Amino acid sequence: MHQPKREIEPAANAAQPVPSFYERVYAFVRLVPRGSVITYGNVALYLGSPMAARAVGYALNALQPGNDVPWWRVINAQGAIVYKNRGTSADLQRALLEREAVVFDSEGHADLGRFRWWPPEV
DNA sequence: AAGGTGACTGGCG
DNA sequence: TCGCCAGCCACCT
Repeated sequence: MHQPKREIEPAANAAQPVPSFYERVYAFVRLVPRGSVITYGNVALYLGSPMAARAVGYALNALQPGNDVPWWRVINAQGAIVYKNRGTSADLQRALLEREAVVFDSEGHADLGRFRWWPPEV
């Protein structure tokens, strides 16, 4: 009516700022249980933007060391760890997953049918 | 404010 | 099967 747009703009000192796409990615990834994996595409799907898989990877790339997000549980749709432009973090990712009993075959693929996690139904 | 970038994907040759 | 391409998105200059 008199207010065409009701922006949810957090005050500078707001206790709960509006979560950005990044924050929503992190919040979702925190739900993935130990020993399971999820794909970039699935994260995007559950965030309401099925085509934003790329942006999910972008978000994980922005994580700072010391975060509490289990980023290593996110792999690609082929069940493989993405090595492109990542230095040694990709090797670390594989090590962390194997430590959680996730198995990779000789071609570096994990069996999604076996390790993929799906969020509980609403 | 428009264009560039990238831890993605699915389709096609 | 494998590699290449264009499409798609959120962020950053």
